[in-house]
Amino acid sequence: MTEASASPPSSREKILDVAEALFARRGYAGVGLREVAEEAGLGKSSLFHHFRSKAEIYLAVLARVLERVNERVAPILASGGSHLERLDRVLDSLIDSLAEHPTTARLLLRSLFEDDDLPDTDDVKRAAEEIDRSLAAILDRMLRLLRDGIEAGSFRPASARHTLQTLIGATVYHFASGELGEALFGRPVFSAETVRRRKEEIKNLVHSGLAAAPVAAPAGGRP
Amino acid sequence: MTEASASPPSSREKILDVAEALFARRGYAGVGLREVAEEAGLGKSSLFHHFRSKAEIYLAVLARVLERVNERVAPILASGGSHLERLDRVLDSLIDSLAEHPTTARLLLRSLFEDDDLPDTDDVKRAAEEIDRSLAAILDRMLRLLRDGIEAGSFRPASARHTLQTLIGATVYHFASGELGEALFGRPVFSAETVRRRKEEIKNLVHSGLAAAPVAAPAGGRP
DNA sequence: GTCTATAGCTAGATAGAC
DNA sequence: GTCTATCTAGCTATAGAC
Repeated sequence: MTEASASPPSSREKILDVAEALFARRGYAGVGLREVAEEAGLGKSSLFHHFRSKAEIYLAVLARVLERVNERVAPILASGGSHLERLDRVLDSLIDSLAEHPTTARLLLRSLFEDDDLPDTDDVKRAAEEIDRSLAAILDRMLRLLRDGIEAGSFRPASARHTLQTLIGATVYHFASGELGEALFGRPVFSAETVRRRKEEIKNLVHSGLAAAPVAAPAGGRP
Repeated sequence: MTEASASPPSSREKILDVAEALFARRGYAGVGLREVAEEAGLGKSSLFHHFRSKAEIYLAVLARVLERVNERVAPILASGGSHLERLDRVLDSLIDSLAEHPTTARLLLRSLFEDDDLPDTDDVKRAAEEIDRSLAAILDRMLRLLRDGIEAGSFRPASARHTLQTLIGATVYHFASGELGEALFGRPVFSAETVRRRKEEIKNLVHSGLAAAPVAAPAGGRP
């Protein structure tokens, strides 16, 4: 769980890598262990030496993904600066984290949908709750930033919860949009240029909204 | 396809209703036709009298969902009023349409992910392209509204594409967030109160952003 | 238009040799 | 720790009686 190893990937890690890619592409039910084993260069039965069940593999993948995101975002949430500065940096780091591993956004979104697929054993329920807690911790810290900012008057009075939902949608959905996003931008949403622009656009929207500055202002003219 | 019938549901409609609920909950690969047949009150083989394959059922469900959304949103996109007014009304109608059928948001999001699951026959590819066109038509009209508004100076200079992605995320993701959304708001995201508030919050964010109005700033200072 | 029966396959998981 | 062999159960889809 805690090793930041640089050693050659263990079978366990190899399995998780392969499973992560497949689960992101086709979801829990859409992936067969035969395929996982093949791409990992193992026999199907060998998977069961490292994990007790398919569900355990899936949950291990999810836990790893969440930890990756948390590693990036948590230090920023705990850092200093004004509320708006911190929010900007959180958005940047979240976007970086979603852009770096193209599987992340899809897995996170899918995890919201796919609870029903998992078997109802105690092991699985415990692991799933662990993941829920991990996700809730991240979201709680983001909520607190929003609430604090609103209370301090740095942010407009707004529902912190709704704002959080909007920010999740603006980041996670965007990087999960795959072919649709690619069709829209004419290049993958993970391309450096699109990622850079995404950060800019989200921050602009968060800062100023979409409506043009109220006219009387002489400074805010059109390009 | 075109009948707005009030007659008792045909077997075909019954199948689509049941399949829509199941596909939304567990995705294409996660649903078996046995379960669809059972809940529709039919034998499994009877499904194949109405549809040629599982994929055809799935695509018929998707097409129906898209048509439902389009029915609501298209007239508004074609209506008059300022760009900002039209955008507000489009968001309202999109949210109404997502709130009315709790399956819609999940099916739409899933449809972005689940291309890979479908078999590669010509029939399926044609039906899938038809759905892509239908979705692209809606998005194109929204893109045009954004572009026109930007060009006319009604909206702040921004990337129409990125803004569209943000709006999709803010609406579709929100109503697909299920248990997470419910945990966040303390009630289902489909509850009347949450829906009403969602419209308000999104429109506020779109109008003004999140940052507090620059205090006593002598008009026009760049945020 | 619905049914029973079944074909042909793949799934997740286990047993036990090496 | 990996393998082959196998189990049971599920799947999509078809054939053909009623």
